[in-house]
Amino acid sequence: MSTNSEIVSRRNRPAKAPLSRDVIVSMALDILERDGAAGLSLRRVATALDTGAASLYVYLSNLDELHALMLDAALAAVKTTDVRALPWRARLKKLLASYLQVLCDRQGLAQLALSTIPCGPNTLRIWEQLLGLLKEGGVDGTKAAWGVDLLALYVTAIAAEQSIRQGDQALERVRNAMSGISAEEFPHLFAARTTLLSGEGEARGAWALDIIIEGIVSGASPKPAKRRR
Amino acid sequence: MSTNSEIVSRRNRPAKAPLSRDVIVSMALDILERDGAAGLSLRRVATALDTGAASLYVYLSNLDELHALMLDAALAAVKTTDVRALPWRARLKKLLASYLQVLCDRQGLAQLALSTIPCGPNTLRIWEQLLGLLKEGGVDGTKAAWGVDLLALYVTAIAAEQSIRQGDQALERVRNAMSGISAEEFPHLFAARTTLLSGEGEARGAWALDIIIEGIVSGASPKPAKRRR
DNA sequence: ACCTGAACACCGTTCAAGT
DNA sequence: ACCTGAACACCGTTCAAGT
Repeated sequence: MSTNSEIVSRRNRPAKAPLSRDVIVSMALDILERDGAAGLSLRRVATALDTGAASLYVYLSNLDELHALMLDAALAAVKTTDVRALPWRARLKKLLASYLQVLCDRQGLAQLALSTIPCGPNTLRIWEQLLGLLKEGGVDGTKAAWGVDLLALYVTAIAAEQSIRQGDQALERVRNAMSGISAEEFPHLFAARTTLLSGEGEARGAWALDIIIEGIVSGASPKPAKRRR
Repeated sequence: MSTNSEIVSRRNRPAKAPLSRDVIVSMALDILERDGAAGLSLRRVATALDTGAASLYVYLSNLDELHALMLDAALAAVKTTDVRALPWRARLKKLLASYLQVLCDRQGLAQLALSTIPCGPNTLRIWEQLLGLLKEGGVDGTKAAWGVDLLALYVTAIAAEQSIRQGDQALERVRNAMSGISAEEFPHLFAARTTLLSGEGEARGAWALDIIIEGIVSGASPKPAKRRR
């Protein structure tokens, strides 16, 4: 509850800002933004805070925990549109679009999200919203729980894929492999090669989200039995 | 085409097996299987091959390339059921189930798949199969290309999630966070907490795949226009 | 052409010692 | 309680030198 960010009322600040979880996390996010996932390390965060790496272990138990804290802190930017005027489906799409946006905006954040299961306050808030929106749409129980999991997983996955697609030399390899395929050996692949390579990340992501949402709402329930009638 | 695996007909083998891309990749997969993703490194692979890390750079340009080669080599185990007797949808599900199985079976492989876009022969073969099966189901063009992408992405994501869920202390954190939530602040989350935590990975994955397949087959096309009638 | 040792510039984490 | 320097056990990659 108390976020430990009490004001240091000392007149003569010790020139070095006092350490805290929050300071470490936000500095780490700054570094991630500037240098990407490859440039993030405990040592660099420590150096940027003008201290040694060992000092961070007072506030963190390890690097994984820092990752989880960073992710949750970044997810504070996800907008939970409370506009009751819009129908639930539109609000659900807006929420997921914002979620995706946040993960894509900060360089390297998507990569982080893949290797961590976040469970901080912001993550919980998003999950709660998703569950509520699905319930408004008549989905609850196991279906809603699994649906939220599926939606969150997919948003993370698509963000990560797009972050890999841009930048690295990985795409160049794919392009090479695709241009080298023969029409006889891989007829379908050959025919689809242009479409497969076309980016259009945004439209693609929206299309896929629509399909998943529609499937959760109108698709079959997970457990066939379990009816109580 | 020629896989460079010519037989060394020397009578006196040099006691040290000659290096080659294949030898390096299969040793790396062995190490991944035994020690997991955290235990895999170029240096360890080199040591296991009784040489120095520098020697590997004759066959690999960097670690990323090794990852891509490992992934594609592992995907050789994906079974492409050619049984024409089964309807296309059943074959599609079997193929995806096998894909998922392979990624889940080898410890750490799923993690690998997330950070690499594979484009080796086995990957191409799977893509070709997927495209063919979707076409049998009446899906082609942009919808099929994006569909294959979505299916492959999702299989990878669910495999990775399950590999994170088991083992690490991440799950323990989630469990803690979930048990600490208040029914007033997060009513939906509180009601769903048991279902959300329940593993049941297999059933969950199958359910989600069904939804995605159904959505691709019967859902809207990506580009609204482009009809030729 | 292929392999090697040594070096370079990094990592995360621990621990005794300081304040 | 908090911070620190130094150490430990690792990384990927490069490069001059060997065969």
